[in-house]
Amino acid sequence: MEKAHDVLIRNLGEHTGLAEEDMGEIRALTFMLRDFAPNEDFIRQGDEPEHSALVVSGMVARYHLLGSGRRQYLAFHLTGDLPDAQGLFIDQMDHGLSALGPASVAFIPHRELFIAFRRRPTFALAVWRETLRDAAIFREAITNNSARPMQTRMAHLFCELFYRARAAQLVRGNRCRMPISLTQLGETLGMAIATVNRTLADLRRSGAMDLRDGELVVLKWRELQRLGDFSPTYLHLKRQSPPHA
Amino acid sequence: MEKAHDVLIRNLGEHTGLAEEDMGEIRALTFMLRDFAPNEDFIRQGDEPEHSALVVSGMVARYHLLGSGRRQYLAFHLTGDLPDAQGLFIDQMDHGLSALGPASVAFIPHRELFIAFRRRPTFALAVWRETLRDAAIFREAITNNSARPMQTRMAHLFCELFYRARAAQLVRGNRCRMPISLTQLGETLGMAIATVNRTLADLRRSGAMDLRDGELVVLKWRELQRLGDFSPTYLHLKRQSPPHA
DNA sequence: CGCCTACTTGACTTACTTCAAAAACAGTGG
DNA sequence: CCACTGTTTTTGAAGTAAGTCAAGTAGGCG
Repeated sequence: MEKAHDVLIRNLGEHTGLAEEDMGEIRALTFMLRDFAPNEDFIRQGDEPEHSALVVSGMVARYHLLGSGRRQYLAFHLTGDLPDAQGLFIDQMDHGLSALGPASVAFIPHRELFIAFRRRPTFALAVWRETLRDAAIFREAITNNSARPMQTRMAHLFCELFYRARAAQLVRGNRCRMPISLTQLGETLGMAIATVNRTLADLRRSGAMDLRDGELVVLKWRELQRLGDFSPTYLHLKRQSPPHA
Repeated sequence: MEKAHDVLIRNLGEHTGLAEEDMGEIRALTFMLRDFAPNEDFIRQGDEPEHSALVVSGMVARYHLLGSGRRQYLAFHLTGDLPDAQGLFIDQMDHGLSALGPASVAFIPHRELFIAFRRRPTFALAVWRETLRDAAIFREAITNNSARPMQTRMAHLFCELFYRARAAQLVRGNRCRMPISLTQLGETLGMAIATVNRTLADLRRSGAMDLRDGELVVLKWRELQRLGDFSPTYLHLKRQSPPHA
């Protein structure tokens, strides 16, 4: 299946200029495709994976499990993302990965990746950059969850996801798939589920966005961006035109 | 000055086996040493640095500045850390760096690093790993600030800093330098300064630790670790004996 | 000594959590 | 097609932890 390789090339190309040779190297990689049901775990805290995952379709989440049993979501990943690239160099997983909605994920043997890195250092640098962008997103999440009021916090999350979805060409018109429950939203943003619901209701009432049937609809991008104190520089993507009004 | 190069070798050696050739390559790098006063900024949000910083002594902080003017600290760095390694591949800084107490920092030209990477790929991998460990620390901070109650949150931060200080051989007996104000603690943990003070008072009263005169004293490590729900696996350091009782 | 900053403490307020129950919805099997 | 079950969402009411505000103390420095 050619498409799986291309989503990776598209995503890395978002921040790194890839030569034809790099793309060839990527296309030669072995991809083992697997489909997952909503909320199915596929890498657990403590695992020592031998493969890197690539999101081919759907959404994938990374999360911590706490002593108290609470779950904390750390990041969400879209088509083209390598949600556990760090597994290449960090032996033991300090967090787990699961599918959010239904998702299909390609697994690439570390061994093959190392060989490809040796042959095409630019490819290695692209993946390195990818892990650095990841870290920038984590930093923003620290700030979001620590320093912003609830409404801003939630708006910011939706801004980020919508913006990234657009870059991944997953936005049609003004909407994209977003199969996330209120509980999960709470475990992402650090708020109680009742607050999640009320805050979301406020955002809907503002007319800037809606979240319904597992779909995010952005009605007034500029307004949502304002509400979320969102500025996309930290995503370090090639400039793209802002999402309409 | 030989010492500056050695702290980097020591730190990278904490997670990556370096060959003599790697060390030689590191020792050949140009280090421009600069001293900073407490709270002095040395890289700002928006900068496009041409050098990588290495903490030679003292503590260095990374922070976001928000639209509201609020400051959010993201991470603290100790002797041997490369607090802006990501600047090698991400052009524009999405956060700033400042000295916490008095600190001395070595600046290494990106150009030289790239050349060294080319010559000794293991060195590049060591730095890559370093950025990945960084990301693991960010992830933990998301969880800490989002999912843990105030007291646990604060205890966890001190556990992490003490543990890392020990790895960096900055702990003498049961204490290490920690030149951080209550305001900064609040801007790290996402709490109001009054709460910081009261929470810290609770921790002192527990007898597990103290913070005084810019020094962290750990009196009962196991107890502090319990209070902070702290488990050091996410730091991905070589196993070290736990800090005494 | 006096000024400035950092820390401490108290009283008040409020935003968020918790608890509880109802309503909407999705899936299953008759 | 509809009843039955379980899950997710919605709403309300009550309690509380943490924020805000304000004042006072202590420490560091010219």
